[in-house]
Amino acid sequence: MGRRDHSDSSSITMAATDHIFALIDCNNFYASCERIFNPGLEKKPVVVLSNNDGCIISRSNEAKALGIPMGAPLFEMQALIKKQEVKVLSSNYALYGDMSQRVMATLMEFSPDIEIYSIDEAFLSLNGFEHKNMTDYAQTIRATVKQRTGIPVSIGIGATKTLAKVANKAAKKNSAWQSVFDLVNHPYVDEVLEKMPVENVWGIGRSLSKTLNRHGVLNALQLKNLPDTWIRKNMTVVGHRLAWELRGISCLPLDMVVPPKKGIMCSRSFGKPVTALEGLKEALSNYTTRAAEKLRSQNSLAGLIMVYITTNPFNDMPYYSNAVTFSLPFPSANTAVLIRHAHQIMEKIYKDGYAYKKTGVFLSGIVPDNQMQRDMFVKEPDLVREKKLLRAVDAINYQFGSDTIQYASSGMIKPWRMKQAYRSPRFTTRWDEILTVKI
DNA sequence: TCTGGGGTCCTAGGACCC
DNA sequence: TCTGGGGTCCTAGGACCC
Repeated sequence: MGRRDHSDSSSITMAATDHIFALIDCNNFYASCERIFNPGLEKKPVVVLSNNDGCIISRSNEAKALGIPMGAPLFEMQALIKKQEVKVLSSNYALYGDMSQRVMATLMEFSPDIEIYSIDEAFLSLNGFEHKNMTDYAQTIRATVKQRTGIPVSIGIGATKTLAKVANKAAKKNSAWQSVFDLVNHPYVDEVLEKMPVENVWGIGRSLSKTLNRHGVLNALQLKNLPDTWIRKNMTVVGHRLAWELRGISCLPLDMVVPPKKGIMCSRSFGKPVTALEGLKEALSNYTTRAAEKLRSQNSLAGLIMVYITTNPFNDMPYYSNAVTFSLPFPSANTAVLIRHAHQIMEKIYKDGYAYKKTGVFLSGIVPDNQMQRDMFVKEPDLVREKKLLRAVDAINYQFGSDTIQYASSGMIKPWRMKQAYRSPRFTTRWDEILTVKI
């Protein structure tokens, strides 16, 4: 997300001048959001689960201290959770999305140049603020976010985005720094890099760290000092950029405008397996509706639609998965059209006799909805009317809650719906679930 | 018997991120 | 019993063209 699209992918574009980047990162974001509305969670181990209550995807510091790993399946942790009285919550994305917007709105007051990198992270450019004490300024940002939203953040400052990431990790690690670390005005950058394991560097994943370790590269400083030729050969242009960033040469600019998505995915695991074609089509209708909404919200049309189904890959039942892509006669953002094609694909890939765990739809071949390719051999629908209708439906669903108006093929009972046994109320986005205070 | 080479476009798959 | 979802970028290799 948020990466620059280099026209020549094998080249490295360097920044002309010195930069100051700050990376602001919400601490244990989902767990922190839950705490704000439920003070009973304060100082207690808290974990938030993935969709369908499958894995642990956010942990409070207390939960981390108990040794609960990121991404652990819930059932593997049940004994520990019970013994240590860990508080467990299903994920509540309506709440997290809304809290994220509040945090980002606050950050924007501290610099006009901001890149919202993910739901819980943003880069700020602090160019032009050189006259200020960076650490003090960052502490002010931190205090303001905390006061307005209740969310604790950590801030790392560096000459490149990658160094700001390094600084952010350092800020979290050493409590003496009070969640702020400035690597621009730090005399011993190399010492900090030397203490950072290479697998913790932004952009170094499992595979690359294995290769690097094999060549004796264990920390970020060693990576920084590798010969360019070796890096280019073994780590492609991505690794090359990364090493330069560690050397303080900015190659990853701040992306302030959000480019439209090139692909839109919507998929969910089922609460319980689905065997019948009708159930799969019903779930698929719902997911296609969501995907089409996302498509319209960025004023795009999709030219390709892919549908896939899969059984559970983890158990030893007979496994089956399949996916088929279909090229639409002309690009569309019309939910009804997309559902019709999605269903046709589903009928093709469905095989009787399997217990399906998941289905999903992926829309790609994205084009802006105002410069659609005209195909003179295909009869076009009345696009203006269609757009008006869809906008009206979107507006109603936005105001009164999604699925206020829904397609009949989406079903009413939805027995396949994902598990959310521990979900907190949508405090900030639903009037009927707003927080009440008893006096 | 001899059997080119270079360019572009597209796709699948891998790797990474949060 | 129980294992998330949604993105981006890069490269290699095949198809196709001249």
